[in-house]
Amino acid sequence: MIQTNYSEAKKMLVAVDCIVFGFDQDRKLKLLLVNRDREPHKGKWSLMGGFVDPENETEATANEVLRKFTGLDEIYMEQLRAFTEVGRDTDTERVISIAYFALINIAEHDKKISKEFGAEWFPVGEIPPLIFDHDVMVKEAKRRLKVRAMTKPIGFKLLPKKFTIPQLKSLYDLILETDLDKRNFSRRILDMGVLRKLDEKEKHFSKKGAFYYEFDDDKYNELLERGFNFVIK
Amino acid sequence: MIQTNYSEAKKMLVAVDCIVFGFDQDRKLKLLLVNRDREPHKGKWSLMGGFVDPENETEATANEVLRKFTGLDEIYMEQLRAFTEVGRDTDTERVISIAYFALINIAEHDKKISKEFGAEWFPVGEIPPLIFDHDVMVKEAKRRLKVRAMTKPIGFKLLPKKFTIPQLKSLYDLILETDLDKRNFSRRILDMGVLRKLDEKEKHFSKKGAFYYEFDDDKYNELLERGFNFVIK
DNA sequence: CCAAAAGTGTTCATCGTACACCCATGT
DNA sequence: ACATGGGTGTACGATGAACACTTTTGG
Repeated sequence: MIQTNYSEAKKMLVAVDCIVFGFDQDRKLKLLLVNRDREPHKGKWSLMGGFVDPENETEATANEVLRKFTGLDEIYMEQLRAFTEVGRDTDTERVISIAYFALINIAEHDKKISKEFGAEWFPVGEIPPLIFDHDVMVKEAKRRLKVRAMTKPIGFKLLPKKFTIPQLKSLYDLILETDLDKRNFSRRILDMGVLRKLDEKEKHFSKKGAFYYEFDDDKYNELLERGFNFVIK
Repeated sequence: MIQTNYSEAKKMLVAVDCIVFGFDQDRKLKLLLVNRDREPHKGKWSLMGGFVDPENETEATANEVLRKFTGLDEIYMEQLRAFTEVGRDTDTERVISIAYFALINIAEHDKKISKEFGAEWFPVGEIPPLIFDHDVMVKEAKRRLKVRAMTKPIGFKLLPKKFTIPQLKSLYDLILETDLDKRNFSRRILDMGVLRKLDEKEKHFSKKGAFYYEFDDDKYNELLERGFNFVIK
């Protein structure tokens, strides 16, 4: 029988967990994990998370979690979904978790990541076993990232303000798990007209150097209003 | 400060709400709402929902809610997301709600819908104001339905086993809020090879009558394995 | 016989895809 | 000088979009 009565309904714990993606200087797509400093599963790898206080917003809680482990504010974040299975957490407590997936730009912020909490970047292909249902969360987050990257310009959230086309292509290859044709890729992205070319070149990764570009938010929003759709595949 | 301690974390109420879509004999896309029989907001329209007991799965709870109001089991359902805003429910209690969106086939099951609970179908264009944040849920569910309908054959969940092409096109027009070209539409869908044509005709809606078709799950799954993608736009 | 909905093909433009060579430079 | 990654153009096939007339039959 369904309970619809406030006074008779029973409460439970609510947590948030954050699936944090980053993109390297070495052009690797990575996931940020923490080494648990408490039981249960002390010493194992896990997503970063924490309990939601009834007085706080879940988004605010997720943001706090991110700040605690990365020192960063204003990170791109969206809710994945609620993970609710009975017994997904400890055996003794019912804990539902609301998973958020977040994109951060390692290049500009790497320094800030709090080593003190055992946070560490893992290439998405080399993720260790995680506690609870965190592997499911990661799997779903990877799928979501793929879908989003194909239809919204969120790839740029993972890149520094200035980036090169080859860098962007590597990122898309990793997210989409393909190997796009570089000629077709750069034509498509440049033809959209949402990138601004700079005079400056990136000279660390290659000898010839590659031109820097910036994402042009104003142009993008202008195009959006005219019914433009960002699509990469 | 983030709470990571089980014994110090505070609990809250967790509910489910169901956004139920149906498709009429009259080719109208509809939403199933209930008239609240209790405070707060007694007498107003709302999604159907209920509290989750810590011992029950949220999916099971959502299924029970659906059974209670429709008499139906085995309904297509997927989680939309968690709605968590502080104050989204009553002022006094923190209640987070996990929203599920469900597709049911009115044609075959209409009789079963429990009138006794005040459940009623509303055309998606004529939805009354809803309590709490239920309108947001509906809005997001409509968007989700659109996305899903474009890329997965879930439209068929809304139709009886036997349906006609014009019926299917009406459904897609309503979901996608377009007016597709009927020649292009039927070619696209028939060329996929996932519909089985029957000898029988539907004779109520038009004088000429339209041939019935059935969705061929086996064929669809076979195609899926060969890398086929269902796409309608 | 007429109104209302079903059914059916072709053409054209666009877009996606495949593909290979030269360039710049640090070592 | 050579190795490494950056940059660029073309041709072809596939796909999507536009478009109008005939058929059936209940009333």
